[in-house]
Order: sequence, then structure tokens, then C-alpha cells
Amino acid sequence: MTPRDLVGPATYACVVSHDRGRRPTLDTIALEVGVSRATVSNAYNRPDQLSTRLRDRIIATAERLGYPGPDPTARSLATQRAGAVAFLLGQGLSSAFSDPALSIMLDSLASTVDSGDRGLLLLPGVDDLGPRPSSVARAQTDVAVAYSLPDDSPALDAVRQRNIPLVVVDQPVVPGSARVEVDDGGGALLAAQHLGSLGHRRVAILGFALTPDGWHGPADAARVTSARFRVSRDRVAGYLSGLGEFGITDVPIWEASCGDQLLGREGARWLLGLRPRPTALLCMSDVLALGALTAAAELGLSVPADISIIGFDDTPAATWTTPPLTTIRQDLVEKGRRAGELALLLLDGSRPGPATTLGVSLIPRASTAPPSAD
Amino acid sequence: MTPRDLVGPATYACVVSHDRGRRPTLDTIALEVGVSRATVSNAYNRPDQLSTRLRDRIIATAERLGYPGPDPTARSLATQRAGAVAFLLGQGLSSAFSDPALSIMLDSLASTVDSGDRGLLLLPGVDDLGPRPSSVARAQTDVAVAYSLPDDSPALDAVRQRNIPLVVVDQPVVPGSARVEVDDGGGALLAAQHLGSLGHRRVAILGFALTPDGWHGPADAARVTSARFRVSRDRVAGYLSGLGEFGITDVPIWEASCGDQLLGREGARWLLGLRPRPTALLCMSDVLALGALTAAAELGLSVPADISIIGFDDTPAATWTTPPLTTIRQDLVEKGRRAGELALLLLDGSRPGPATTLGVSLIPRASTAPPSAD
DNA sequence: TTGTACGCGTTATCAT
DNA sequence: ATGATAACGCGTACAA
Repeated sequence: MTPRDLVGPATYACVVSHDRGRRPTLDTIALEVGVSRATVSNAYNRPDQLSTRLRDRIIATAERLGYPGPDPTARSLATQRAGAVAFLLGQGLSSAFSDPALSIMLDSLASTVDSGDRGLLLLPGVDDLGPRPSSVARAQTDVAVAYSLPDDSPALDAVRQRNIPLVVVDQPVVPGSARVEVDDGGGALLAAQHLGSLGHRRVAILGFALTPDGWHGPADAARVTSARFRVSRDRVAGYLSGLGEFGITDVPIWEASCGDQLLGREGARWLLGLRPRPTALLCMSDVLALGALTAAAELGLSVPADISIIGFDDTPAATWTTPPLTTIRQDLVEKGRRAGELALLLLDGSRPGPATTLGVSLIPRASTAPPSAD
Repeated sequence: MTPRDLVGPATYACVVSHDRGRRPTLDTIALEVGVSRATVSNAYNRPDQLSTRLRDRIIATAERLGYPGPDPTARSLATQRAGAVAFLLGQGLSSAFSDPALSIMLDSLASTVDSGDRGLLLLPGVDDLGPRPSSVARAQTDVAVAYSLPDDSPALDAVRQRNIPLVVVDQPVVPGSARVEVDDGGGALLAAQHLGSLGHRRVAILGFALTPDGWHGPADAARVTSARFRVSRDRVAGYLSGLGEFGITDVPIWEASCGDQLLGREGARWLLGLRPRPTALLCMSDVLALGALTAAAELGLSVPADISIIGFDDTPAATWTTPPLTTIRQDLVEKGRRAGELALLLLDGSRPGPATTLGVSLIPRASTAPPSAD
């Protein structure tokens, strides 16, 4: 059926209800009211361009015919604006909502970006590599914000190919993109120095994945050297550097494939099973540290008397644990806000500037103490 | 990083500027290769429709000219599919990521919906009312999933106006939509009966907002009667009904405008300041219960000796608290999965069936006990 | 207010 | 088999 088949307005309304495939469009309304399509469009988008009376008539007619308003997709096509910010995650959405560090950051990002009529399009990743390139290619978005992807994530190639502006949070370093990160190396250094100055000499690392290959377990030197996650790399380096100041060189590392609490527990069990047993654990996140707390309790070790545990992030949970968690604070809210602002700037046509690096600080609580003289 | 990495983006920018802002489209490629637009489209979407050689030539040319692939918006316009599921929240995204019950559900929903090339479009709400109608009107989505909105949320009118399928999670009841909810009344009943059978006779309720007007503080009978959140209404009814079985009729209620832990603490302080002091608190969520635990500790009351506290949801945090929290379990993962499945079904053209109601159960832990004989 | 030229693809249907 | 033609899809924006 072509528009020519429509003889009159009344007929059309009839046709509409009969023919379900045919939704009313701007043209339908224009025809019915007897004005042009442009005028109907103006009624919705520029009410000041026409008389109130005409506008009311148009809106009323639209309602009567069940016109749902200008189609968002068509509007996007015409305006060349998708009206959404895509957020690229390393893993499934599962992580987005269960990892507090990510949640808090995302929340802040969302409220920053939200001002305006923009939505937040979440693109879940697969296997720590980030979203599939095809997902990125099909996403209706004006700008991409990538969160903590490995150095060689194919998703980032897809973003570049689409030539949309990119904001990278944490990692990796992508030339030509805006970036906000935290002083991971410095934070790790602080944590290690804290333990060292407390007198610990046998310290182990409970860390994130070094490379997105799904491995979890003890990490040897080769894995550390070839790590493809910048954050993990920098934090390990910071830990080792800080421990090195105290002459500590032999540092076991357990690598959790994801920041999952259960894996943290498993890793801590392994590390605490080493002989001689470490007297302190450097955990790359509070969540991993929570797992470590659980493991310690299960092994009958008391924290911090038998084992000191230090986290990273300073998420709210760090204050609720027993004992409250000594940790490295990063400003997750600020990180999200900056990322959102950068996204808006890029949308406005700004060129990306140098990366923003947020500071970190040591928050001493009750999960660390000098080692007991055993 | 190799020098090549640095050159890549710059090179592309160069191509773009040559074209004087005119980005390549399907036509550009078609013209260059000397085939029709349709053939180029097929090269991307139906590789089997043309010879491998021609396809390779097309793809190569596309890459050479910096063609980013078929434009997602144009594709959506043509296919009449946005390729996204919109998720409507009552409040800002802040809540989405900080409320564990929501996070877990959303996570599950996301992974259900994720299979396929769909994204999840988050539409944050304002003032507990849900997203602004204009946000809904402009969202590029094929289906809407509304989470826990008040009975008269304007966002739902906007969804209906757009005539896109709707899945409602928890509340409200919207005719013509699919729905998944939990047995809120039954859960509340279980909680109240638990306390009653333990011997408690002075019980108070620490609850969610009854109406989206930002009020927090003591709730009188009028507010309860006119509540516009179904879940709050049903739970209060369930609580009162269960308590009624033990002859308890005078039940103070404190209403938290959001499920925030700080508000939970504030409410608990108020309730625990009443004289005679309640011996037990019915909390509408684990998060509120956490706040109550904090308040009790600050008031020097020990749980459960001085005060019994029962939560709702059975989020992971319930097991970590001191003492571990007695609570009502609802299957949040299942709830999300069902909601996702319903969304996919509706996308497939199915008609919404009757609402799915998920069961609840009492999880007794250590935060409830018989009242001390004071 | 209106006419109308885009925006960018998809997908029958048709031709070789 | 392969590829071409052309008809949509639905608005926006600018000149008239």
C-alpha cells in the first residue's frame, strides 16, 4: 500500500486501526490537520514557531490518532545525534552491578552525563576483553566511555573505526582519546610502604587479572612481565617497589581472573597456606580483601593479630567489615564525574587533552598492625 | 607502544579532513568500487549473497576510505529495530548501583537480555517518579522494563504513548504489560509472624517511601492509606496482618524516602527512641536493616539481646553483618531473569501473560531472638 | 508556514 | 548465482 491509496483523513484513521503494520507518522498528522509535515515537527520541537491554537490542534489530533510522537531513531538520523553515551565494560553486566568500585564510578558518571537528555547505553564485555566489535559497531551512541579494558581490546579498534570520541577510564592508554585514571602505582606504593613500616617482611599480593585469558592462580614472573592490564601492571610494580624499600624481594602473587570475592577468598587461602606464612596481604581491591578476611576467619587466623590485610578503593564496605579495612582510597565519584565531563566535552567537539590522574591516599583502619613475633 | 600506534588516528583524521567533513557512506563505497549501494550493504550483512572476491574488494575499499561500517541509526531506521532494552528506574542511577537488591536483579536481567546484540539503555529517574516523559519519548529502544515505579508514574504514560511493549518489575500494576513481582505481602507476613512467635509484642516498622513526595519521617495512618507504592502498601499490610495475629495493633512506622542506609539509621534512631522502646524492628530491606544495626550499636543496644532486627531481600551483605541478619529471602536473580525473558518474549511479538509472582522465605540468622524480659 | 533536500541504510523485486 | 533498481523508513532544517 502506498500513501496514494489514502483517500481521505477519515479513511486513513480507519485504515490505521485495521492495518496494524501502519503506524501514524508525522505525515499522517499533517495530512489530517491539513498542514505540512514541517509544521507538525515544529509543534513538537519548536512550539514558539507556530500559534498556540494550531499547536494544540496538532497535538490533539496526534493523540486522537495514537501518534506516539516523533520517532527517536528517525530524529537521530536527521539530527546526527544518537543521544546516548555508550559505556564499554570489560566483563558482563554482572560485574557492573556487583563490583562496588565500578558501581560508584558509574553512578557518578551517569548523573554527570544525565543532565541533558542523554541515556547511558551499557555494552557488556566478554571474557574480560570488552564488548564484541560487532556490538560496538551497532551501538547507537555519540561517544564511548571505556572502562578498564586490556591493552589490546578489540572493542577499542571498533571504536576507532567508527571514529567516535573515546574516553578511557583507568586503562588502557589509547592515543587520541581522553583519559582519566588514578595513581595506581602510587597507591600500591603507599600500601606496601605502610606494611613495610609496620614491620612486615613476609608479604603477598592478592591481585587482579594480569592478562585477559581467564587464568586464576599463582602468577609467575613471566605473567607479570607480559601483563596486558596496565592497572595490574602498575600496581604490582608499586607494591614491589614499596616492599623493595624494606628489602623484601620474594613476593608471592595470586591472580584473580576477576575481582570476585569468592576468588579473593580462594586466593587468600592459597597465599595463607604458604610456608612460611605471609604476615600481610596486599589486595588490589576491597572486594578481594573481603574475600581474604573470610579466608582468614575460616583458617582460624585473626586479623590483624595473625595477618594484616590492606585493600584498595575504599568502598563503603571497607568500613563495615570486622575489623574495618585499612585501604587505599581513590575518589571513585570524582573519577566518574571527570569521565562524564570529558565525554560531554568531546561531544561538544573539544579535542582530548592530557590524561587526568587522580590522587590516592592511605586510609588506616583496623585490619593492619605490626606482625606478631612468632 | 609502537610508533605505529601513534600514527593511526592521525592518518584517519587526515582522510576525514580531505573529504571536507563529508563522512563516507555506503554510497561512497559503492561509487568507488563501482557497484550499487545494495551490494555494499550485502557485503556487510549477507556475505553469502555475493562472491568472496567482490566482498573482499568492498571491505578493503571501505577500510581504505575510512568507512566506519553501516550507520547504526540508519540501520535501525530501516530495520525498525533499535536493538536496545530500556530500563526505567525510579531514582537516579545512584540508586541503581548502590542498592544491592537492584544491582543483583539488574545484573541478572542484563545477562539474560544480553545474549544477542542488544544493549541496555538505562533511563534514570527523578524524584522517585521515574524518568521524565521526555526521556522516555526520546529513548531508542524496542521494549521498556520499568522497575519499582509509583502507581502514577508519568514515565509509564510515556511508554504507553509510544506503544512499545512494557515489562514491569515489582510495581505498579499496569494493564496490558507483562509483570514479575514477588510475594511482598507474604514475605512481610512471614517476618511479622517470626517476631510474634518469638514473643515480641512491641514491634516497629522501618519502611520504604509510601508515596514519591520526598517525605521521610514517621508515617501516620493517612499516609499508609494513600500510599502510591504498591510494594510498600503490601508489605505494610503484611506486617500489620502478621502482627495482628498476636494481638499487636499499635505499630509505629518510620518512612525512609529512599532505601538509603543512612536514612535507615536515622529512622531506627527515632524508632528506638520511642517509649516504651520496641523490642523488634521490621525493616523493608537489608540495607535499611544495616542502618538499623548501626543505630542500635550507637545507642548501646545489643542485637538481638536488646533489639531484634529483621530485613528483607537476603542480599549478600546480610551474611556479613554482625550479627548475621535474619531476613526474608526473595530470588533477585530469578526476578531479573524472568524480567529479561519477558522482555525478549514481548520483542518477539508475544502478548503479555498473567503476572509472575515469585515466592519468598524466611532466613533465620542471628539478628532475631526472643525479647529479653525487661 | 511550507516546500523540499537531505540523513543512511535495508530489502524486496527484477535482470543478467 | 550475482548484482542492480528502487521503494521505503521518519524526521529535521533551511530557504523561500
